[in-house]
Amino acid sequence: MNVNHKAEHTRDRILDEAEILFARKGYRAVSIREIIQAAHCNLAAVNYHFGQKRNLYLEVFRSRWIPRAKRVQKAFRESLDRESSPSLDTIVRLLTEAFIQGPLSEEERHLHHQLMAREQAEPSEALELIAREVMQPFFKEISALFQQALPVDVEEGTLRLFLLSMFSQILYFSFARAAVTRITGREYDRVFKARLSDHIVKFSLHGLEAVKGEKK
Amino acid sequence: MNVNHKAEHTRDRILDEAEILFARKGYRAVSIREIIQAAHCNLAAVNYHFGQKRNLYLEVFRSRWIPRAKRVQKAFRESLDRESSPSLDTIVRLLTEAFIQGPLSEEERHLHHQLMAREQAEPSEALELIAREVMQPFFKEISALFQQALPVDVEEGTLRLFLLSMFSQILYFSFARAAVTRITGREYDRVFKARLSDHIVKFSLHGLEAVKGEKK
DNA sequence: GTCTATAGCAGGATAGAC
DNA sequence: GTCTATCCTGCTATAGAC
Repeated sequence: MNVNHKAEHTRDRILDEAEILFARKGYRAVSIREIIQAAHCNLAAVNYHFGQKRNLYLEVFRSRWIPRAKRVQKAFRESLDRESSPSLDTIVRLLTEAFIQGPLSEEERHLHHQLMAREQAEPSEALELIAREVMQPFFKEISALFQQALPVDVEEGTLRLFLLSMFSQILYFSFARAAVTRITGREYDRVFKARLSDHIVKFSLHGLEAVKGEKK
Repeated sequence: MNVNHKAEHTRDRILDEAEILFARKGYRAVSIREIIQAAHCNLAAVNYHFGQKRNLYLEVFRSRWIPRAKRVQKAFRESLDRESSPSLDTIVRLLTEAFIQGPLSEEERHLHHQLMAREQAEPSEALELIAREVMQPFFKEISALFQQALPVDVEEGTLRLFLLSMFSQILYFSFARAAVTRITGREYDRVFKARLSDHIVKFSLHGLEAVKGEKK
């Protein structure tokens, strides 16, 4: 994946390659041997740096996944700051764009969402970690943002469900590419991805109308 | 899981327990030894009946997953037939209800969606199978149904994306329970599940407005 | 900090008795 | 059709040289 392996430390190469493999195949399906082969280092190096396989997995989340998630959040905040007085529509659009275009490269984003989907489907200590450090604070923040921008007072639970529906689409169209391609007959090229982004924004914006209709 | 193990044949018990375990932990994470322990039979029985582990996995989809999916579809069709001239709203509602209430028991549905989510996240021959036998025909069918009921001519691709957005929510709220609970603070009790169903229908119905706005 | 070598165990699969 | 016993591969983890 990374061209200049020699420049990095072994520890970093292991983390990079481990993340790619864990995302693609899941924790159990990836052997340490597979990782060290990709990272061009020795079997013992993993145990030297991380003690055991499980810690390597958690460290991937601590030192790779969480910082990346924070970059996405930051990009969203910055794009929002550029608007003078953002409408609800703008908030939804910028939020979607941060997550499906945003600051990440195509591969990074796919990897990121794959890991996320895996942890949500089969929660482990890693979900514990990212829920506490990333998801809960961010949901709190954007939930407040929506409350502020909404013309009516909406019950917090209703708003949360709306946000989850938004994210479920973002996540789904990212992790279930193969199935989406089968159903739509479309490859994930530039044109289709733009269309997807557009679709999610539109669908969510209309969904927001349902929320507005539910006053507290 | 099943109370009356003795009544079934070993082959069936293996399939039942294998499905539960594959859904919960994924193919690789489940050992044959684990399955036979749950099925109260011998190690060699698996290889006798299915040749190898991989075939057992595929057979779970062939003889358990696909028939179950068809039961859900059938339930949807029957509930639709009970309506004299179903509106779009009714179609969306019945579709959602078939998938998140429908004919399956709570455990069965969870299991079903977990397996589905796993295959969509990490496609194998099993996705090949269920795409061909279940997903594609069903999408074709309901797509035609929507086209018929829509007041305007909508482009097929737009409609497919709408349907995928609907299903992404159904799937997400089913497989990502732990994360949803963390974000909403709600357990999946009777009240919350009714609310979820209601939410998905409302959200999707509003999303449908976005589709209507996009004439061909 | 990185390596080789190896312990120790769990996994899939098979042979052959009943 | 179901069992016990066993093979063999591939895994995690560690010991100890450099």
